[in-house]
Amino acid sequence: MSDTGTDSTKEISEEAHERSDFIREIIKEHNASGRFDGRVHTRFPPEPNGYLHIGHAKSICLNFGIAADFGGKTNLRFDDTNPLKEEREYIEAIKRDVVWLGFDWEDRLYHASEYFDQFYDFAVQLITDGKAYVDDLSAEEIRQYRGTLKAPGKESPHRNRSVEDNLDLFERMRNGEFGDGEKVLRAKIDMASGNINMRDPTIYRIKHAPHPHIGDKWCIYPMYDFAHCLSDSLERITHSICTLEFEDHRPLYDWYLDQLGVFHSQQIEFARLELNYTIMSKRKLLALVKEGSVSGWDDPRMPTIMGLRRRGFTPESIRDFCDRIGVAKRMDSVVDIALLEHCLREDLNKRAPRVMAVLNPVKLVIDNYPEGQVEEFDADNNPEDDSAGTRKIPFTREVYIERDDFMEDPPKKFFRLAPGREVRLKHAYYVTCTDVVQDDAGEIVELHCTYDPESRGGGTPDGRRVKGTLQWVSVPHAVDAEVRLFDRLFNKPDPEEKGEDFRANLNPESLVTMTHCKVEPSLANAEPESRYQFLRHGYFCADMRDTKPGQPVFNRTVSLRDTWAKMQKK
RNA sequence: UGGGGCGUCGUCAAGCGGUUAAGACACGGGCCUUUGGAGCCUGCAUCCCAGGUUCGAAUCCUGGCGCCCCAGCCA
Repeated sequence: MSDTGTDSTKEISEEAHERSDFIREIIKEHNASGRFDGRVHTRFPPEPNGYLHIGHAKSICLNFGIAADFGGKTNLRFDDTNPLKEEREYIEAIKRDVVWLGFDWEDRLYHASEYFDQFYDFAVQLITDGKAYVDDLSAEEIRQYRGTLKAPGKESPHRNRSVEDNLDLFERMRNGEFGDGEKVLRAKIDMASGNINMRDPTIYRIKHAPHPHIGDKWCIYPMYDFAHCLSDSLERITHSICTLEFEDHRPLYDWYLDQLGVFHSQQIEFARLELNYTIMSKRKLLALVKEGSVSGWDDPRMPTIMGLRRRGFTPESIRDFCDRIGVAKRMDSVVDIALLEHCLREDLNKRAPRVMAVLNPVKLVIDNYPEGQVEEFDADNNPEDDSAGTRKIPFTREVYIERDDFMEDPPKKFFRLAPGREVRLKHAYYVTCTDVVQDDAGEIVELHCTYDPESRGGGTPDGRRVKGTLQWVSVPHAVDAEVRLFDRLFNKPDPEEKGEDFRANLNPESLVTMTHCKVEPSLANAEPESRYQFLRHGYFCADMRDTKPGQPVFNRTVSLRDTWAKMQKK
């Protein structure tokens, strides 16, 4: 087998992997036609009203990734036009998540709220041009006047106020002369449009509320459609990438920019990410938090960036996942979470140091091993990476092994320990089970075996093979640990299948806490967020909040693929 | 005839008139293995339907069918 083959193969495949999707195609066309003079400038525009989730990661990777591909730039812009829903706390959390994911907006951090003066002027311009008017109708009346999906709306009685009156009224709105909801500024477009967004959409509404970013300077706030296109324009964004629900808003996006005669960004819509076995709606995730179904936004079962991080995901694996799912316009597509898990395992396999941990211990006594003797074995830290080196692990007469690794009456394909059966203790010796000690209830309390001194290091001169290899931890050296086994949050691919309430499909076994697990001594002071592969179990991450020196707490990030478990299911 | 969008393997997704219809995940078979991990080999779609254009169509045209989004002073 050639050791040099892998590297060159990898280089070739990485070069061959040139992303192509309909958005990049559009950009190439723009570059060819010179529409933006070859410039590519994107933005990631979160509203600071909640935490980022894996769906946002797709958008972040797309926006930053496209800019990087075309030698362009990406802005981070907070779309903070609704002070009632937004909080400062979210701003910092979002920034932290974007950085953690590995992206850099450099000096281009913006807030839509910092453009409010300019937005106001643009609104005045619209009024002056006779393209916007102040309406006195109530929210309810406006809704009624809007018509329905199939029937056209009707014009507001205030639609044809004079420019002077509109200007005066709008200024008075700004000055706080009216209460919330008393008046709005509306665009004068077409109440009969088939596109409801064009039926005289609201531009400004009155909200006597301080803004988390700019304080109490304003009591009128612009709507998304007005603010977003103009923010893009002011920042000279070339490609304004958003999700499919905004496709219907594009005519309005274009209308504002055209009427105002300002720089015209191109809005492009793509399908947001949906994943099976989870939910992505901020509102529903919030419900899980509030109802105590999870411990918080950073619960390791949450699809939030902070949840994934705490679970032990690497930013690299998330970026890889976002690359692999592609970008398209099929709104009802659902990505298999198995792909996310695959990306994770692939990344962790290459970099996570291997350690031995016994989650559900049973004591194994090696009767012919000298009492009080301690041997140290060299263990490779990562068979996938020689540079990871080795470490010493202590071995003694008594070790813990996994309870599941012994069966008194094993089925045919069980390769592990059983009476009279010989297995290898990883890195150490071959042992043969000689006795089983049970308590009155029949519970196994201790196993006995003999070892073969010739098999030191895990192989024998006679070359005989054993079918099973078990991980173990020396009893006197074992460190107690708490281990949290996480599984999918929901037990159905679609938690809302046939209109069911997602709460009904929560997986009751999504968290199983194991205490008194035994881990090797090197893990006693595991650094928060450090990741490991627990041999034969899976990938684990020291909990960033709860792990303490000498009292480690580990989260299972993802289990190893388990073909044995798969065979058992058959 | 409200408006908009989408229909290619179980899933995501390439394909842009001539390809054996990419690739990945999942799944199946085998090899290998001091992790039943990893790795390696291998199997796995004729493109929503029906007509039409063409020497030739997943790709073009026509007509159906299906699914999704939109009636916040939310984003």
